[in-house]
Amino acid sequence: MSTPDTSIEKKETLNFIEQIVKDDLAAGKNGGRLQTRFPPEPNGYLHIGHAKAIAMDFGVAERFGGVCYLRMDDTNPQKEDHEYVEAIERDIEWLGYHWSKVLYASDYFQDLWDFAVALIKQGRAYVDEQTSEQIAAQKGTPTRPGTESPFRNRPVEESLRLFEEMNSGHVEPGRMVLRAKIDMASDNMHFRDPILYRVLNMPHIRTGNKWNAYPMYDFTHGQCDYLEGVTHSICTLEFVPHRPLYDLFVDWMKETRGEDLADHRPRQFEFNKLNLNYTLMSKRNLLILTKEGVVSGWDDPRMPTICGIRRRGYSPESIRKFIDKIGYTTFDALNDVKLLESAVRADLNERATRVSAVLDPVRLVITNYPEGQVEELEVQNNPERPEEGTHTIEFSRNLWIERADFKEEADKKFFRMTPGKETRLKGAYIVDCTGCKKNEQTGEIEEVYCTYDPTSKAGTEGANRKVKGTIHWLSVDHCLPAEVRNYQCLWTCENPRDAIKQYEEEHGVRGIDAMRPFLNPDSICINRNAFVEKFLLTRQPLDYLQFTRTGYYNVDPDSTPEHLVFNSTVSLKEDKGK
RNA sequence: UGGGUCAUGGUGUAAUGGUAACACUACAGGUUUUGGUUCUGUCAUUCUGGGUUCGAAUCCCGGUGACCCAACCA
Repeated sequence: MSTPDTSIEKKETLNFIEQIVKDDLAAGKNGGRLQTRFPPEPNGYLHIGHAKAIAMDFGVAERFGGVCYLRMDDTNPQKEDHEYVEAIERDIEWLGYHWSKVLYASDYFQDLWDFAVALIKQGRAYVDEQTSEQIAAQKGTPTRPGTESPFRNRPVEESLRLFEEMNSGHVEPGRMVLRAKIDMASDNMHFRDPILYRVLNMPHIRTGNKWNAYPMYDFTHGQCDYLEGVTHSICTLEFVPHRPLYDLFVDWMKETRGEDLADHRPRQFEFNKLNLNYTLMSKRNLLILTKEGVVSGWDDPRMPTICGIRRRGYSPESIRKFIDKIGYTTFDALNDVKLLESAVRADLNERATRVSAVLDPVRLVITNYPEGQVEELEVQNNPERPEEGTHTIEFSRNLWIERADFKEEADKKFFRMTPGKETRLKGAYIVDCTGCKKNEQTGEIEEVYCTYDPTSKAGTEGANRKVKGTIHWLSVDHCLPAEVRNYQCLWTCENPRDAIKQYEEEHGVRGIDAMRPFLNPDSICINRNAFVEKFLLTRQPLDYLQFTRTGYYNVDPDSTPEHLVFNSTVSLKEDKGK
């Protein structure tokens, strides 16, 4: 199959981070080097919000001739797993980005340990033996300064000895932590003697049983950036208050290691993270949805995860296009999913193979078409791209059409099939509707009748007359049954995150119980009465399709020739008359 | 009532002291063998009050509103 040219068109304006990078490069900062990193924690699946960060981290490096490493931020073995490492790599590749190296924060555990020991010796860190409750109580509040720990000024040797013990495996988690000695009265809460190391006594996915005490995020990230040679450490806005601490630890590390090259220093920049209306993004909440069975898994097509979106039928190009459109700023935006849908429609319009599928069938009999006659008609795979060729579809006397495409009595806004009016059967003939048969009890329409104009075959001269309505169809004896899963938003409210939080506060419940009131009961609708054309047997899992006049669909990975399964990606845009 | 960040149409982004632009949505219409696509048109005195300036979305001051920070998470 040929691939449409969907390469991202070059943007004319730079976002504020690209501008900084460009200026830094022009000024010869960092010795003219550009290095970024994408640092996910392997504790869950990537979602579309990560795609925005990926597009920034890899994108800026690509654009300005730098490098971008993938660095797993694996400092908390309680939550991390190989499963996630593999999924993260798979998803980044699917999005079309390439890392020059995969690194792990745990690669630097020894450096961080040595650095921590040095800080203790310098009197800049101490082991605190208070409980977490005591430490929290002493932290103060944003409006009230904290108080100093009674262990703050303990002898260096004592801290050194206890720090070693923390890593021995014989100290109970929670018994003691290593803290930096900074300022318990700082306006920045992160400066109130932050915790550097905690005891977990737990094997790590990479380092096994080597370590029992593990470094915290703030004591890891900047130093890893520094040791790796990252020049621009780009992250989201919630890390703005961490930046002074990031800089402080980098300074301390430079000083301790005696490396005072002014150029050799990473700097942190922050952009707004992706918020989408009718979408819940946080990993914690997505985990609840999978655990509670609200969705079938991380790759449920309703999930905002990369794997969910992929299974739903989105193309990587459409996601990149969307991210390109929403841009990067420092404004806390709530983006409209309609922009994402428009991006996927634009992309799929270019690449999706057009096929016929009847989702709610009613029988149409062409009374003047000979019984037993079958014609093989040629239909275009994609009218937007004639070079994609054609495929054949059988036509006969008995067809399936959509129930909604026939009305016994129609107003003038309805221009599909109705008695006494001509309708075009797409790619076949023009027909004249003659009537229908109804169930005597229920009044339900059981069959629709029409006659065809044999001179109006598609592609011939006789087809060239104006017919207002065109409908799709399938030959009853030549189509296949299929399961079609139709999806809608998982949430009924624009901002589920806030709605859930508010519900938690008002009703004193948490987790799934606070989510249930906002879940859309119609988010999945499984249709087992659908029919599709035989041509679909040739399609592969995840292939992009358009069910003509209905929407974009793709082949679910569970689909087999014996049991065809399709997922709705997004509907076609609809004009109101319908 | 502390600190940090932010504010441009319904949504998001641009305009780097000089005519407020673009995309999406919505609405109206043309084309069309998909009520799709495509094409045309319509929709803002830039949160507010003052100041600086020949000139302010942009710079300064005061309001107002929103978000982030008090995890041994990242």
